[in-house]
Amino acid sequence: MKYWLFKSEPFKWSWEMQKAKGEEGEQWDGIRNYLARNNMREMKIGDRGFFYHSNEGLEVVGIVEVCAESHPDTTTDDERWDCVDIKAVCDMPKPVTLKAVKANEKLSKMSLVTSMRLSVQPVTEDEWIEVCRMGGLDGKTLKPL
DNA sequence: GCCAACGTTGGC
DNA sequence: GCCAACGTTGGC
Repeated sequence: MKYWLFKSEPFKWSWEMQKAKGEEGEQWDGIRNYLARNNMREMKIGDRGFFYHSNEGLEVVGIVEVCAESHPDTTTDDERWDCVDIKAVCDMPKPVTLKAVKANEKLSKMSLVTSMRLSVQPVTEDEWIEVCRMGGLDGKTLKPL
């Protein structure tokens, strides 16, 4: 299983809106960046990701799961752009702020720090476990600590 | 609201 | 295929 991070501006698409979609999930559309798209093309059903609020909040607020692999983005006729569907899995008991991530030596190589503007990022297993721990979750079972 | 970082576009 | 101009993102 691989791990990812999805960024969204809460006033465009918030964690609350994502959760309201429930099991059905929602396509992660609107991505117009090749690197981000390529990351999505690598995703498999069951991969997990962080849901991060940018601009407002600046924190990881929840855990999502990929529920449909890469397919054409229905919001554009441009065939270059694909996207996956994701569904909400659970809240982060304690949201993990960008500040906290930056302050953590173990996360100094995380894309969130090094590639700040990339909207869909890969996360290593070590980073996944560490961020979950900071947020009060067991990264393997996703049960509260 | 500002501005730095960085991705994309388009002329050559 | 290079690179300057431009647009967008996102932290502050």
